[in-house]
Amino acid sequence: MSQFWLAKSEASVYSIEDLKRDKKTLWEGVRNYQARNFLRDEWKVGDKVLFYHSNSNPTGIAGLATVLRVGIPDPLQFDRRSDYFEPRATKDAPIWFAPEIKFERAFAEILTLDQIKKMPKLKGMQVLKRGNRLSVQPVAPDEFKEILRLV
DNA sequence: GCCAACGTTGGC
DNA sequence: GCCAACGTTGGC
Repeated sequence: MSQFWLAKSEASVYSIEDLKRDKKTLWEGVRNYQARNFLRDEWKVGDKVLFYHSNSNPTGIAGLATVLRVGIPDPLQFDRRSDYFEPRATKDAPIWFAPEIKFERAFAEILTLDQIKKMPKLKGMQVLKRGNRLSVQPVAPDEFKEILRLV
């Protein structure tokens, strides 16, 4: 039974269109422990990932991806020149992880934050919670179903 | 650009 | 371990 997630990306940095072009990508650069724990411990091959555009116009859910591969250490933590370099990490004891996801679909129109707020069935979504900055969030099966119904 | 929320860092 | 200072996220 696959699980459902929402993952945020700034559209100007990496958008659903970029994923469409690349077909697949490593979900790298996550540097928050709570989000890391989801990526490392909870994401399973076959899980569905709602691709959320943050800091964009409009902001909202832009498409859908599937988890292809898990347990991959984020390569950027070993790259001295990267902003995401992690001096404490070693190959034997990586700290950050980057699952590989594959493009599934880009929604014809972004399901905007405003629209999400208006849907009674989506009221409980974490992404609506005030001050929530977590870039990887679990999504309930009912919420996922409702979102796919709307796009 | 502002600012609320909140995670991280580091002095003690 | 506490907590103030600081940095980052992200909606607006």
